[in-house]
Amino acid sequence: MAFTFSKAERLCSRKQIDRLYAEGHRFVAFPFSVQWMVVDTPTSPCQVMIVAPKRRFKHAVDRNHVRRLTRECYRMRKQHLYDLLNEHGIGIVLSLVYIHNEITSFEQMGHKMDKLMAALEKEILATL
RNA sequence: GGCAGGGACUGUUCUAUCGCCGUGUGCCAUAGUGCGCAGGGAGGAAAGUCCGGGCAGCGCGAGCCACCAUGCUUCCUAACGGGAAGGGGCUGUGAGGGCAACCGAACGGCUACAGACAGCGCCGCAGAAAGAGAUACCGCCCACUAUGCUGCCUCGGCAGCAUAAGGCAAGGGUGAAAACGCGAGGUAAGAGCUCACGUCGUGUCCUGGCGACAGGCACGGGGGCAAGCCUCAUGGGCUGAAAGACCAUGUAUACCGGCAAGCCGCAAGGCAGCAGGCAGGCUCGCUUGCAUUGCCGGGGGGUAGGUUGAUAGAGACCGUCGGCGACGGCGGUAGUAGAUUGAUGAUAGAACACGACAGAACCCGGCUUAUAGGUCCCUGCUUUUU
RNA sequence: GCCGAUGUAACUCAGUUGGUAGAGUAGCUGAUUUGUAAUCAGCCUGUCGGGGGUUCGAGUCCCUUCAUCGGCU
Repeated sequence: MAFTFSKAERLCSRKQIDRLYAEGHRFVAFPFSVQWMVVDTPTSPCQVMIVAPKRRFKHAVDRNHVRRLTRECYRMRKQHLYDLLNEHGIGIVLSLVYIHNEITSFEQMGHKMDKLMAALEKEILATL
């Protein structure tokens, strides 16, 4: 059981980001807009990027807060997704865009993240 | 004591667990985005990007025009449109002086405050007139010229009243502003027409002050607006770290460098043309180079990376000396965030005032704006006590 | 991070040298029509994004602030 969140688990390549937004599968699990796609040469089972739009949160402090909350929720719940991906021997890239206009609490976001993970795993299994 | 406003300082703390980014160090191992250990990790505004610099690139330097900015003085500063001290102006209370106009001690507040005697322009409506020593609506005056009436009367004049031409700008009226204000003289009535005082401006003048300026003396007659054009003085080249430098991978052709080819001369060199030429235009000087082709050499563009720029600085704190102060000199102390899709978080517990405004991205100095609570100071109002 | 532009009526926009803020669309009332649309006549709507300053007077000039939009790898 690893709760780490190292550089390899984050999506940094500009090229991959452009490809993800051009070709990735997209669905909404409120308060997030999720976009994901399967990649050939993964550095990690899943590379994720978290987005807090400037349009919805004017202050940098609020954007940082939303991003950190999201990251913590994802970090505590990612293991089940990793097991699934390793089982099928694939890797994905993933983008989480926060599309709510208000900041939610850590507890509420945890519930939302559970639902998001369930929906994501269901979609992955459906495409296989 | 309470309330409101303003200014200065401060800007939650501790423990555990799971994570993130650098630094040092040890182990495995000769590799790695590995595992340990130690220690560090957002602000007073990190913000707005409004100014000033450092730094880097663009062949260089000088000058003129254009453009932009600033604008009382002296000082501080690397520099500034910032700051300190001072001067002037406006203004509130207003001792007191003066017939009045007005001046004005003392205590406050505000102040982008060069030039309106270089020139141009504007001043709607209203008003006669908005800047030409112009003009006259109501009004004032009959001294001079003329006429009418009445009275006196030596029958030619005199006096009174009114009017025309004419004189005047005191008063009224308009307006934000009306051609200096006020008192006296003067006059037919009046007017800086004359005088005193006041106000404003000017001066190769005198005194004091580094200076802005103040106080005298002499002269003048004058509306306001320069955050309208403008004049004067001073300063400014432009572009910004997404600037720029380097490395590895890697290969078609752009690109760059060297050599050869205008004229004169044995040569040194000179002449002519073209181009680059502080990024708005022009001039001068210096400097570099030559269209095209051939040969030789280098390695650019594009793609995706890494290193650097890049964190020790006009720095902070303490003491002391100088200065009214901004600030400066000397001595000492501790030790410093550095990411690059972008690190400081989450959970649980404890304390209290129950945590405001708010998150570094090359670095500094200011300004402006936001700010809960706490401490101190100032101002106003109110209440209680003496 | 850097640079630039724009805020005026419910909407889209004008507003030269500072001098009573306008146009079109929309809305409302009336006329016309059996009724509606179209047409005609009339009416309504502004803290000129906010605050301060210059001026007798500011949408316009100056300072500051807020919001929105765009460009640069």
